Amino acid sequence: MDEQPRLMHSHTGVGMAGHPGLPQHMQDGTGGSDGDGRKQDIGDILQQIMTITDQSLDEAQARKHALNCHRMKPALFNVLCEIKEKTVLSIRGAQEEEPPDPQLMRLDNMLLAEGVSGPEKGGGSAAAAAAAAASGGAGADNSAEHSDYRAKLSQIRQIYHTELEKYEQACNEFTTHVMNLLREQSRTRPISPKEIERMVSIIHRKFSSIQMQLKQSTCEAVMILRSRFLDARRKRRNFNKQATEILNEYFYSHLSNPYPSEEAKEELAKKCAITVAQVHSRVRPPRSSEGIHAVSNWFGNKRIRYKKNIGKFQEEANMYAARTAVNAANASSHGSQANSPSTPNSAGSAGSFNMSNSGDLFMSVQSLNGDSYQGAQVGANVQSQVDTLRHVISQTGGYSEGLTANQMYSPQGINANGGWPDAPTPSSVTSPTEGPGSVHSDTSN
DNA sequence: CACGATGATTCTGA
DNA sequence: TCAGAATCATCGTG
Repeated sequence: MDEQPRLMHSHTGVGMAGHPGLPQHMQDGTGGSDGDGRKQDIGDILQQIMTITDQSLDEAQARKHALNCHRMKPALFNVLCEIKEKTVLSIRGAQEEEPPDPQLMRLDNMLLAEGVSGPEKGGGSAAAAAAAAASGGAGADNSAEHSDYRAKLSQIRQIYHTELEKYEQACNEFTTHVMNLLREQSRTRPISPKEIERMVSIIHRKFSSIQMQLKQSTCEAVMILRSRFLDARRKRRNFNKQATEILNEYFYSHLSNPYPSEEAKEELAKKCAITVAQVHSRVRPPRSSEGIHAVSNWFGNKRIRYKKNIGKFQEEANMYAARTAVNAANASSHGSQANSPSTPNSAGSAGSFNMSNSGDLFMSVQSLNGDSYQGAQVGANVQSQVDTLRHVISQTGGYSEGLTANQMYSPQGINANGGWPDAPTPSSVTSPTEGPGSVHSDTSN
């Protein structure tokens, strides 16, 4: 401010009162005692004010210049600066505190997490993908929902960014404008750079509070969108037919121990395209792979319902057992790995114990699946095996009786009263002999 | 709309 | 922590 050695007002008659056109008696406060005269004075003053207002810009500039060039200006300006600095310091000391607004931080975090404010593509699609993935069920039917969600999210995102940009632009413009004004004014009144700085920060604060409103409403919009989406997600969705078949085939081909290992579940989930699934589940390991939970749910339900009403599932059991056998037979007749992708059979690779609900014949068919079947001479009588198999299965009355009749294939110790082993250790059932991912390897016999 | 099927959730016991 | 059991809530069908 020292570089502004000019003064706005050169003498004690500061401001309006110092206007040269003002009547002198108003300046010295001895304006007489009669009311009429005073009214007249006021009228004069108003007139003067109007005159000033009407003055042309050039005239004002000239007047300003004259004042600036007054010989007393530098001294008085310095005094003014000193006084002001003291005042400003005290004010600034009181206002300097600027703790980061927790609410703003929360909003920022949320917008970032939802992919609204993050990097252009990644965040949004990631969040959308996660949400879509969480919508559960098998793939295609929720893709529309998914894209809808994505579209709306990106719409919100776009609006948000547009508005944000507008705000920032307006903020910058306004800041520039104010700074110019202040610089201009600093010729006639003491304005320190710090004061300008402070003013700028005040402006930014004001604008950021506006921004916060924008962020808040954006958050609300996202929340509404999300909750709608999640509501949809929470709705139960039946697995598609193929997924059910895959699960059923696994179930019936592992009837003695329908407890798929984690790996098997993962494999099944993958095959069934249950990439996601339900947020909550009966089994909730710390790992992700939500599809596993859905598979666990399915097997849990299936075991119970099967057990409760074996008769009802008899036909289904027969069908799947037969299908498994046919698949196995086909595989054997082709002597290669070509086989139904929907035969998550099991015990095969090890040729071990899991093929349960049938008798020896089933086992023999089973052996076709095994690694050792290659040399087996079975291709020719596949059909008869299947027929016999059907018969045997139908006689077993489901896994419980089948199990008792089939203990030689069930080293896990299936009990005879219709239950699976008392304390089956699911992973130990399939894993030791099959190893991770065995479902597939078996299937592809 | 009723009803069975079915996926998910909750509770309980081992 | 997992499985069984009961239950809830939704879906699909007639």
